[in-house]
Amino acid sequence: MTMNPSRHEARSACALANGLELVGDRWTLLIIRDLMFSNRNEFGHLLKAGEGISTNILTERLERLQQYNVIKKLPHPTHGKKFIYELTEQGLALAPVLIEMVLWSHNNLADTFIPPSIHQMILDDREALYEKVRSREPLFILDL
Amino acid sequence: MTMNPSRHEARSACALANGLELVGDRWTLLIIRDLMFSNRNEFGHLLKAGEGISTNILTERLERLQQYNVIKKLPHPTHGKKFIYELTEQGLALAPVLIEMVLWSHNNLADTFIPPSIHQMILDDREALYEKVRSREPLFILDL
DNA sequence: TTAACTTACTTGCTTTTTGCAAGTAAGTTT
DNA sequence: AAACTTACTTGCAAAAAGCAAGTAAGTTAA
Repeated sequence: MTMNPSRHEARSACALANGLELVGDRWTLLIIRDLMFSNRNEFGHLLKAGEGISTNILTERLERLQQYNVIKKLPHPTHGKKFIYELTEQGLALAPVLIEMVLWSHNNLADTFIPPSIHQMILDDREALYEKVRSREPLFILDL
Repeated sequence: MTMNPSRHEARSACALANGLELVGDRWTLLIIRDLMFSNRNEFGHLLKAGEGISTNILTERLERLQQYNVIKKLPHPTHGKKFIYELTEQGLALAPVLIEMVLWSHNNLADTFIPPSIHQMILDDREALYEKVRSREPLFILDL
């Protein structure tokens, strides 16, 4: 089921404009990156991802991503106070957007980095990468 | 030549994070959309694109896009007070990002619209679309 | 040739969003 | 049972966005 719970009344029906209602800020795609490509899937993991997001902003973004049905918030299996965040099918479908943006940045911006294993996979076998994403297999594992 | 004149010191070397320094707001990709897919290439055209951008915001975004070498600002051939904005090679290279975002929005958000001719071209012959973009041929012409 | 209009801004201000730091209730760990 | 952790909430300051009016320089119309 599609939806777009906008911050405010949509000003335009343009597909791009509507998409930017959701992802047109600095943090949203970074959260999706972590959920999609790594084993970061808890609030604390996302908080410590390295870019310095604030707790109130993370809370707000996670809430909006749920409202857009891009992620799901699940109880932690063994820890009563923690939650697990997981991309929905809709969320997983953002993979090509992230991959293209990552590639553009790598090719066009200075001082920028892609983990070599991911870069190699993007170049060699894009479909295999998408398959890993679809099966929710982290592309790289972090010591969390 | 690559560059990333950040709003502030980059917090992370992540390719995605660096890219979002440039496009992680609501207006930047909409400006690029107009320059890439339509014959809107003047300040006034971009101002009236339909989403309600303010003049100070448009001015600021155009300036940043030039600093990032994504667009060029050229004197108007016949009108001494107007300028023509044009995507650079780097700017044109954002086409796959826009196309993937447009597709995702179309498939996953309600009340959203892609011009049918563009949608058809995306589905039928993505490479032909990219070729038109590279040769700076507007995908649709507006009565400006 | 001059008045009126257009263009791409700039300015000053208000509103909104972001971000900081501290606090909180509920669960976990020691 | 005390101390700590977790995911927030809160109050406030700073930054960004946005509004509306103004501006200098070029164009158009009379």
